[in-house]
Amino acid sequence: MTKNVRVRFAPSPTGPLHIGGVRTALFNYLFAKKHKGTFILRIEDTDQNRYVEGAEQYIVDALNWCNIPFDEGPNKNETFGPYRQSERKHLYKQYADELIASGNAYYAFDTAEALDFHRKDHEAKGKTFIYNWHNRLKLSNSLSLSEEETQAKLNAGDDYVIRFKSPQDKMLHLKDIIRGDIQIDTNILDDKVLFKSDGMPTYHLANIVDDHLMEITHVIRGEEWLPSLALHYQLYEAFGWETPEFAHLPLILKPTGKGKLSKRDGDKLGFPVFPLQWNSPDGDVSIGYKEEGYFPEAMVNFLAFLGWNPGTEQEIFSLDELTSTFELERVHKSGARFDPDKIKWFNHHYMQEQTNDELAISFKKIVDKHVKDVDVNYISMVIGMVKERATFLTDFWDLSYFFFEAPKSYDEKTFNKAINTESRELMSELALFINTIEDGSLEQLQTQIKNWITQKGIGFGKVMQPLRLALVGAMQGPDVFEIIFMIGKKETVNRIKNIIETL
RNA sequence: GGCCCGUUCGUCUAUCGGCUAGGACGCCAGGUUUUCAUCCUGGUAAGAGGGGUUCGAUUCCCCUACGGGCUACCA
Repeated sequence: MTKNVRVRFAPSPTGPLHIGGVRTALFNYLFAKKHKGTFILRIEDTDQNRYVEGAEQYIVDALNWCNIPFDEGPNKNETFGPYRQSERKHLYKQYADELIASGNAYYAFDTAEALDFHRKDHEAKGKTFIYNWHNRLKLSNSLSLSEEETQAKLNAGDDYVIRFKSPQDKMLHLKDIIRGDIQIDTNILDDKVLFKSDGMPTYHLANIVDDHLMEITHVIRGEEWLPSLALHYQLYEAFGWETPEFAHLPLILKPTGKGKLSKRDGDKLGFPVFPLQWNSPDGDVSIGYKEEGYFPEAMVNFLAFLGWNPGTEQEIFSLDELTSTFELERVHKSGARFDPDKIKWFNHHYMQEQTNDELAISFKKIVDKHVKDVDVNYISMVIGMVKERATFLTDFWDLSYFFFEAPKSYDEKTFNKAINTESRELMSELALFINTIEDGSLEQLQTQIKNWITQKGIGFGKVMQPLRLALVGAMQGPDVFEIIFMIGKKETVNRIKNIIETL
C-alpha cells in the first residue's frame, strides 16, 4: 500500500447508533489501525428533516466507549474539516454544476406529485417507473426542454433538482474487496438525484465529493450500499477523480425470524441493540450494552466475529490483537445472525479478566443503595468469591447480598425440607459453639466446625444444609465457611437465631 | 415486480478439488463443588436441491429454491 490509508465512518445523525453501525465503525477502525492509517468520523446530515437532537453526540460517545475513537472528525483534528456535511453545504453546488457543464448531469423540474403519478401509473400497469434514458425526454428537464425554456425556469426561481445522466448500453465493471467483480448494465440504472431542491446535495453527491476531498482511500460500509456502487463509480469517472477501493460489509440479521436487526428487536427479545442507553427527544428510552453491564471489550470481540474470523481457532481477541489480525479479505459475504447468548459468553469471559478492585469500585455504587458504609476492600473480597459466576456487573448483588445483609426470606422448598425440630435443636447448639470459637484463619474456622460436626456423630448435610439456608436464604453461593468468615461470628449466630425462630 | 448480493451443525464459523467436514456458543450427559454457579470431560448436530466439469467435488460452472439488500428530492 503506497498511499496513506484513510477511511471514514459516515453515519447520519437520525438516532442512536445501533450495533450494525458500531460493527461498521469497528471494521473501519481496525483496517485503519492495521495499516497505520487514519480513521475519520463524518456526519452525514444532508437530510434536514431527519436530524435528531443528540444523535451526533451519542455517536461520538459510543465510539469512545467502545475504545475505537476517531482520529479526525467534528471538533477533532479538523485538517479536512468541517466534518459535518451541513457545514459543507456551500461546497457541493459547484460540483453539481461541473457535472452539468460536462454533460453528466441535468436539471429536472418534475414535481414530487408528477413523479408520484408516474410511479403509480406504471405500477397499475405492472411496470416499474425508472427515471432514465428511456423516458427522460418525456419528462420535464433540461434535456427535454430547450435551452431557453430551461433558463427561463431557472430564472423564474422554479424548484429544480440535478440528476445524474446515466448512460445507455454500457457495462460497468465494479470491484469490491469482499465480493470481487460485479457487472452492472447501465440500462437498468436510474438518473439519481444528486442535488435537491432545498439546496442540499443527496447522499450520493456529498459522499463522493467528501470522500475525494478528504482523500479517503477505502470505503468500508454496509451491504445496503451495494446497489449504489454503480452510481458512485460513474461519479468518480465523471469528475475524473481516482476511485477509492470499496468493501461492502454483510448485514447483521435478527436472532430469529426474518430480516436485518432492527431497533425494535431489542425491546421484543430483551437484549440491547444500542451500545449506550438512548434517551430520545420524544421521551423514549432504549437500553444500552453499557448500562446492561456489558464490557466494551466483550462487545467489540463479539462484533468482530460477526462476519469476520481470523481463520484460526482463537476466539478471544483484544483490540490490539484484532487490529493486527484483521483483514478485509477474510470478511464474509453473507449476513450473520446476531446471537445474544454468545455475547453473554464473551462478557462472562471478560468479567473474569477484570480485577476485583476494579469491579469493587463499580459494585460499591450498588451496594451503597442497600447497605451503608461498606468498606471497598470488603466488597473486593466478596467479588473475588462470586466473580466466576457473574456475567454482568448487575449480577453481583443477587450473587452476594448475603455478605452484606441477612436474608429476608428463605427458599420455601429447602426450608420445609431442612428445618424441623431436630435441626432447630442442632442449629441452636451450633450457635452456642460458634460463640466459643476464637478468631483466627478461615482454615481454623473450618476445621473447628467440621470437628464439631464429627464429634456430634451426625452427617454433614444435616448441619450444612440448614446452616446455608440460615446464612444465605437459599441453596446457592460460595463455600459456607467462607461466608461465615466474611460476615463474622456474631452475624452468623444472629442469622442462625433468626431461622430457628422462623416458623 | 425489477436489479444486485448471498446459501457448511439451531447460531457464529474453519475448509481455498482428495477430511472420520474442525472449533466456538447453545443444548444434553458425566465429573468436581456436602449447595448453586463456574470449571473439566464427553456427546448432539451441517455442506439447500438438481444438473454438469473432473479420476475425485462442500470447494469450479449452470439452473431452481430459499434468504438478504436496493428500487425516495432517506442515508
